[in-house]
Amino acid sequence: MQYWLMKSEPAAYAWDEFLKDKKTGWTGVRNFQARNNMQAMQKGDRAFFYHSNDGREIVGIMEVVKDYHPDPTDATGKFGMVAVAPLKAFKNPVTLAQIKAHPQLREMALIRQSRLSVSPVTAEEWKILCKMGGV
DNA sequence: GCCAACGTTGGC
DNA sequence: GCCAACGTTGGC
Repeated sequence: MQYWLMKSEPAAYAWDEFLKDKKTGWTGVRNFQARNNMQAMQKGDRAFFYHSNDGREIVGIMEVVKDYHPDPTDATGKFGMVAVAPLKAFKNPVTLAQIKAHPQLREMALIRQSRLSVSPVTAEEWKILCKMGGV
């Protein structure tokens, strides 16, 4: 199993909305690196849901429920999407500041490439973050 | 194939 | 609201 982190601006799509939907298609990615990461995802992989811009914190865990497939909102046909479902909310959301302050998390792709909206997370990082999140 | 101009993301 | 980082576009 592999681990990931996916960003969403809460103004565009927030965790609460996601909980209500029970499942969502991760549309709108228009960056090749982010796309490649989604292509590498497999059903059953886990991903953090991160609120970018407004919030700047990891708020919960989701599961990949459908492998990479075409994104109907992309007219060029170059980009695809995965489908994800909420798994568990963090008891204590983990803020970007906390992540930056943690010596073992400082090297995360999230930190090194702040603009990348879909990034890999190592098993070790995953474990630490779950603990910090209280799950 | 290089690089300047431009647009977007996202932290502060 | 500003700006740094960085991806993309298009002229040459």
